Order: sequence, then C-alpha cells, then structure tokens
Amino acid sequence: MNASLTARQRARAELTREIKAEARRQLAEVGAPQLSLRAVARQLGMVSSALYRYFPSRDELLTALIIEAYDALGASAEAAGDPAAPVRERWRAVCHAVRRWALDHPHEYALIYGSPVPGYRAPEATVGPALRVPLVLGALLQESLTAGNGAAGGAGGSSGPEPPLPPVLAAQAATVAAAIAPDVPGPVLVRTLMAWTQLFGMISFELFGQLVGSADPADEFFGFAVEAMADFIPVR
Amino acid sequence: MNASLTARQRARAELTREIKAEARRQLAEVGAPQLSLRAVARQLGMVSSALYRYFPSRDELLTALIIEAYDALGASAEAAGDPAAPVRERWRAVCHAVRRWALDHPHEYALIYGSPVPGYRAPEATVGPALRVPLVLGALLQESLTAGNGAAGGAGGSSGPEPPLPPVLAAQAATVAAAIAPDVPGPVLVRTLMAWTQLFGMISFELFGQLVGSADPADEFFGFAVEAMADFIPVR
DNA sequence: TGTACATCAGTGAACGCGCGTTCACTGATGTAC
DNA sequence: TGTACATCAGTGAACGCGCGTTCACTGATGTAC
Repeated sequence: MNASLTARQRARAELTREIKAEARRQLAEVGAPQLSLRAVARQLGMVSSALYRYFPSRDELLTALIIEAYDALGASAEAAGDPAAPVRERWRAVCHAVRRWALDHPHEYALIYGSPVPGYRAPEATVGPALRVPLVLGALLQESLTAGNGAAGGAGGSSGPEPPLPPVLAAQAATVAAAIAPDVPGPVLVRTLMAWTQLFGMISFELFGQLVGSADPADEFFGFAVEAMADFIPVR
Repeated sequence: MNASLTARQRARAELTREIKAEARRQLAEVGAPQLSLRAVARQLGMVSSALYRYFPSRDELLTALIIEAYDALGASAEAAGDPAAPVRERWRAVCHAVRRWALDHPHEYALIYGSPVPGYRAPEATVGPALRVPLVLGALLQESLTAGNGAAGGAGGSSGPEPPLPPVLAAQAATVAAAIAPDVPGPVLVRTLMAWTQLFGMISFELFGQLVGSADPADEFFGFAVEAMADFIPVR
C-alpha cells in the first residue's frame, strides 16, 4: 500500500514513526515535563534542528504522544473481553484492561490523566481519541439495555425510588446519551459517569501513591470496586 | 510567645514564612514543575544563594509546599459543616469543602493529587498531613455507627446479601479501621475507600479537563454524586 | 532517456535563556566571661 | 557593663548544565519537458 509513495515519502513516514517511538521511550523513562527534543534527536543520531522537519515544536510532539496514548488505551479497552460474553463480564474486562494499561504505561497514563503540563493546551485533535474509552462504556450500556436485562432499573438495586436529576445535569446527560448511548435513560448515564470518574480515580490514586498504607497492593480493592460499580450502574 | 526568641530567630522564622508564601504564590501561577528558586529569591529581593540558608534544596521547598497544601485542605475539611448537624449533612459539607478548596487552589491541588513530579520522592513528613482528609471521613463513619443510625447496614441499601471481602482486602480494611474508625466493619470501610477515590476522581477530572463536553460545569453532577455516595456507603 | 530546475532532509553553528548549587567573603547579631 | 570571640545571614561571582528554536548551507531526491 506504499506503492504510490516516493522513497522520500516513505522515509519521511518511517522517520516520523521512529521519532515518536523514541520520544515514547524517553517519556516512559523520565516523564513528560523532562521530555527533551534534543535528547530524542541525540538518541536517533540526528542533530536537534533536524526534528523540526517533522514536528514544528516540542508541543506538537507532545500532542502526537498524547494522541497515541489515548489511542493505545482506547484500543486495549475496545479489545477487552469476549464480544459474545455477557455485558457484565465485558464491563469487568474493560475495567481491568484500562487498569492494566495504566500500570504498564504509568508515564503515558500521567500524560493524559495526570495534571496538565503547564502552558500546554490540548488541541482539538486529541478529543476524538480521548473519547474511545467513554464510547466503549457507552456501547456496553446501550447493549445492556437493548438486551432488556438491566441498565434501566432503579438506583443500583436500591429499594427506594430514583431521585430525579436536577435540570442542568439532566440536559448534560441527554447530550452525552445522544452521542454515545441514545436509548439509555439519564439517571443510568449519570451513574455511568460516576463509575467512569471512579474507575480513573482509583487508578490515579494507585499510580500516584495515595493508596500506600491502605489498599496497596490494590488488586483486590480494584476487583471488588469493579463489581460494586457494575451493581450500581447497573450493568448485568 | 516569641518572648524567649532572639531577634535572629524571629527574623528567621519570619523569612521562612515569607519564602514559603512567595513560593506558594508562584506555584499558583506557574505550577510545580516551573517553580524556580531563583524567581522566588528575585521576588523577595534576595540573591538566590541566600535561600539556601532556609531550605537546603529546591526539593525541600517543594516538600514544605506539599505539607502546607495537605494541611490547608485538611483544615478546610475539618472545619466543614456544623459539628452538631447529622452525619449525612456533614458528609455533604466535607465533600463540597474539599472540592471548593481544589477549585480555589488548582495548582496546589495538582501538586498533591496530580501526577508526581518526576525525580521527587515524598518524604515521611508528608504522610501525616495527607491523612487529615481520610481521618475526617473515618470520624464521620465512626460517629454514624455509634449513633446507631447507619454505617453498618447492607450494601448501599441493596436488598441482596453483602458480598464477603476477599482476604487481602479484608486485612487491609482491618488495618485502616484500626487507624481511623475502629468500630466500623470492613465492608463499610471498603465502600468508604471507594467513595474517597471517587470524590478525588471527580475533582481531578473536573480540574484536569476530562469532563469538558459532558458534565461541565460539574456543580450538579458533583452534588448528585455526593448524595449517591452517601447512600452507597451508607452514611445517614 | 537525459537534462535543468525545484523541492526538501539534514547539518552545524549560534542565540538567548534560565536553572540549581557552591564558595569565599563581609558584616551584623548573639554569647561567655 | 564591656570586651573578645563565635555564630550566622546575606552577597556576588562563578560553575556547569541543558534547553527550544532559528538560520544559512549542502547535497540528495523528485519532477517537467
């Protein structure tokens, strides 16, 4: 499929990949704030100014790495679990895949879910890749609902009545639903947002050291919470 | 109470405070990675080497700021709500106080709950201050229990039976309980750990921009989730 | 198929910057007798 | 109370470092006729 490309174009694509790969390697070692264009160039045996043929600035290289990280995490969430398995089992698989990826790529995780790099503003192009994990969750919800076995019930199996959503939140839920899971009612969607924040909250706490002294190692805590969240959303 | 101090000692204490205050000011502006000893000294009208009479290194200054941030957040959690009010109302007040502080001090929040500064390792001295918020939550739980009105019931008001804790998690829960809320049973404590991770997960997502496009602004979402968490723990 | 010109990748030197930290020093504050 | 010495705060210069980015250049690759 490179048949129609000139040697120059192929070389360019190749080197662009190599630059990103080397940058990712260094990111994994030293973290985003310390990532240096000059070090990347040095490692590739180039002079630092040569990188400017490929990325117009350090920020653009960072952006490329952010997109790659979102894509890698999104891909592992999408690939998680047997598509034929029950929804709940896939929920479990997705959560564990997300955590697995984060533990395996702590600096890349920090790049996308940690504190923003000061002075850096994420451009539009990162929005799509960032949505891949939420889209996976939305698809699970939607499927859970149309299979007629859950995702529309009361609050987490509670006996009490569902509390109504306040107006702004109801509108936000409707917008999200329209984008990722059209048939899912607002309250279920809001509970999913909660589970989403909790999923990443747990992973961040584990990775950033807040669980030291309590739920560390966090494997069982995480597994237990994943089940509880499934009950809470609910996903069946 | 400074009566027994020499002028030198008073001047030293004073300047130490001023250095930290100026560092905090700059932290709020540029974030931790960009915080510079030289800039702090410059702003105080000192020569940069003079700071070394007060802090042996940049890392020590960062440590002082981390401790101050944990203490400030802890203090506002401790001060939240009317001590005579019902536990559930105080739970609400604590959650909202924590969020308020985070929104008002985003860079300080990022310093303690964001991605770790690469190469920096938090020393022992930060552990105590970091525990203040969890201690507040533990005290609420304990009180909720001894008041005999909650915190010992089934899973979040569910009708089903309580799932048992896996062994490692049960042991971790027991350790935490011993430290902050001795009479609270393991399952309730684990649900509190979950609520804790969720509380900070929501705040981090809001602050770090992950909610843009869904629950943003997050006021109603946050308020709704706080109630749901109270039901889930349960705190009454 | 061959030649003339245009495009582009990579070089090497330089600009301008700011950083953390060390060190020998001066002069003021504190202490012991 | 006064003097001699010790302690300590702050200075100013310097070390050594690495960074992102620009720019004029050479030489190779690609294109048009």
